[in-house]
Amino acid sequence: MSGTGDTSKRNRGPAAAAENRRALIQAARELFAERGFAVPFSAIARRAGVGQASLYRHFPDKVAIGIAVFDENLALLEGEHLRMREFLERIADQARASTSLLEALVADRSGAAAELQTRLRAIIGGILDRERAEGALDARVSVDDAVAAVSMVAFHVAATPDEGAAAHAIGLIERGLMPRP
Amino acid sequence: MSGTGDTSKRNRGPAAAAENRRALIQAARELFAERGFAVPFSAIARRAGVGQASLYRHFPDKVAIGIAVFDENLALLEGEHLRMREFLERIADQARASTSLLEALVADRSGAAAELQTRLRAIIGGILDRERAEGALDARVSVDDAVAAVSMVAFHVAATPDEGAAAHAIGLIERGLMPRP
Amino acid sequence: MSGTGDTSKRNRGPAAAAENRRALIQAARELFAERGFAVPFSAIARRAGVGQASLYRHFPDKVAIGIAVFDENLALLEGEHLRMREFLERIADQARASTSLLEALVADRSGAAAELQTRLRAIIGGILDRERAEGALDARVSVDDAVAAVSMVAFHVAATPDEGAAAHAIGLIERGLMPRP
Amino acid sequence: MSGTGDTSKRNRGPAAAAENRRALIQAARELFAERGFAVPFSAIARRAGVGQASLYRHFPDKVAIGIAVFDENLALLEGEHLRMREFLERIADQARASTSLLEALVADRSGAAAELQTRLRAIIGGILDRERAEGALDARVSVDDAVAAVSMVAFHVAATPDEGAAAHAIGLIERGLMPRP
DNA sequence: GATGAATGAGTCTTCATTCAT
DNA sequence: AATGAATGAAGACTCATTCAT
Repeated sequence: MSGTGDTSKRNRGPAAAAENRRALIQAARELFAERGFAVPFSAIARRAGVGQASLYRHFPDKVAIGIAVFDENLALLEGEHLRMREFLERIADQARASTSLLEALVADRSGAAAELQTRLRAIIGGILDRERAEGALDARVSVDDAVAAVSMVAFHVAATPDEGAAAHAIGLIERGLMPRP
Repeated sequence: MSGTGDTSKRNRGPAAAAENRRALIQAARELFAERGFAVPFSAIARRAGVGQASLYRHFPDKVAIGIAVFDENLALLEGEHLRMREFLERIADQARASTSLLEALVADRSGAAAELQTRLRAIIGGILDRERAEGALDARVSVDDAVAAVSMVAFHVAATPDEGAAAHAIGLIERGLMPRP
Repeated sequence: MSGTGDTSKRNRGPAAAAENRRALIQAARELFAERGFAVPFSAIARRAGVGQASLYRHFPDKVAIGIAVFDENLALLEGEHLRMREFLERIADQARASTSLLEALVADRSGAAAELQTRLRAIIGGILDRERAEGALDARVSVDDAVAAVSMVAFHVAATPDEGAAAHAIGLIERGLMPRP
Repeated sequence: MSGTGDTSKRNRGPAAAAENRRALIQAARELFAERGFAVPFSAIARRAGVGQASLYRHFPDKVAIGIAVFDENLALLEGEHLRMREFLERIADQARASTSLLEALVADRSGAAAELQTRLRAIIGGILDRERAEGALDARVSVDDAVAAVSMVAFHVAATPDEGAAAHAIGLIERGLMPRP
């Protein structure tokens, strides 16, 4: 104890705050992907190279940081004007990469997830508007339909290791099971 | 005290084995429904009124007993000759009732789940045959499609507390999103 | 791991239960005396040479084990037919030896302490009866008075390191502050 | 933003020191009363609206600030010329209001408490002188007796939730248990 | 001199798993 | 073959204390 040289993590003061937050989210993203949502919360602090208590200061629990990661994902989608199909593919990619975020969303009881749902809905609404204008979607498809479709694809892909699961599911969503009259 | 008659849970010989097994599965079904797949494994033994070690004798871990519960569910479906729509509704009911079984399936690494998949596939195959004969399904719908549909509905319902989620999802699966030509 | 010789604490089976309980109470008695009621709960298990979880099985928390120690103390007093003065001296001895038990009693919210109070009251009642028969106590002294006196002596002694605190306090209780008419 | 005027808690120079000290003591008083002596030290800073480090500058630890609160209490008693009975009642009131101060006194190892004891002793000495002059106290009652009486009443009241505990204990102290000859 | 975030050691608590009976 | 207590290794969470700004 009372060592001399001291290796790395001396208190860098409040300046580290923003940086720590970023490091924590990044660590969480990696760990959720590698080991699932069940990783010890403390592992995130360790991976981020941040003190246990700082983790708690920034995020009260695993769900909170899961939502933060998801939030970043969503931000990536918000800028772009994707088509429905592309959007579903992106969602599927994200779901495959971090299955556990969906668990975080489902587990959330804080209302933070609700805000994300709203943003997701807004993105989807925009897409629908554009597609409808082109007649690329059945006119009867509502935003609720599309949101449900996104959820179905995401959870299915997250649960199915199979490579082609996404394409398969997306195709199905587009076509439906009933015969064309 | 240490007489012969004995009260209740003293060693009742092999006869108890089958009975214990049933009690354990029932307890697991209840606890998964009530408290999710994260219930302590030991809680299942307690609820079943059975010793810890007996639980381990019958099931090596939580995934194993989860699969056993799912197996029972599947057996309930095998006898009946359901239509696709009814089948999806039944699956949705089961998913809503015990979300955690899906977690068990996803978590399984023992291959036990694979056998269940096969049986599920067989059931679905039978349904498809019957429906196709009547022209009630698009001829291009494969068994893989239908299996994917089942998965999508199940996971979506499990993740969505909303009451109408099942009906919505099933309707969507039937119609698809694309416009009818 | 999977060591050979193995040092000491192999699982000795349920036979160890009673023995463990006794060891835990003894360890608690020592540690409360040495380090106060604030000792880590886990230290008790360590000192007793008992697994963490066994401690929790026997006693849900520190208060519970504190009460168990106090219970033993009380049992020591129940057998004997002491005079009030001797009784107060014994109480003072116990309070000095394990100040923290009083903290446990005060902290208790489980009702277990209430039962101890009742027993304490019974002991005190018996003493009063005997002393009154001899005219050694003011006839107007009620059981409530005597219980309060015991409490006052105990807490005062527990809080006062001074050697003669007990004798002083007991004398005061006997005489009162007011002048004899 | 980083202008001159500044909003509220920016460095206000040494003037703030005294003010901070007062706010800290007040916060400590409240928190000890509300949550006991076990409140996190840092909670005091938070409640006072003061930085952690300022708390440490003023008081090295919880005991120190506890003693400061007690010191204020004592000052309230020093001005007045109370009778013994009134004094005991005031002490009982204070003990009931902030049980934890007694814990602080007991826990003190810094000698600060000793100074308070001295002051307390002086107050009590004054009271005794006045009462003795009137013959209201047994002539044999020493200052030590009275100090012990105060301690007994205070600790008993602090430990006993019961409403009438103080009156009961004070009465007992005045009368004693022994029969009047 | 004040601020408030960072640190990491220390506790509490629970759980999967084993074992004597 | 069943029972239920024992074990100890994790993991969650909090707190006293330090430090850059």
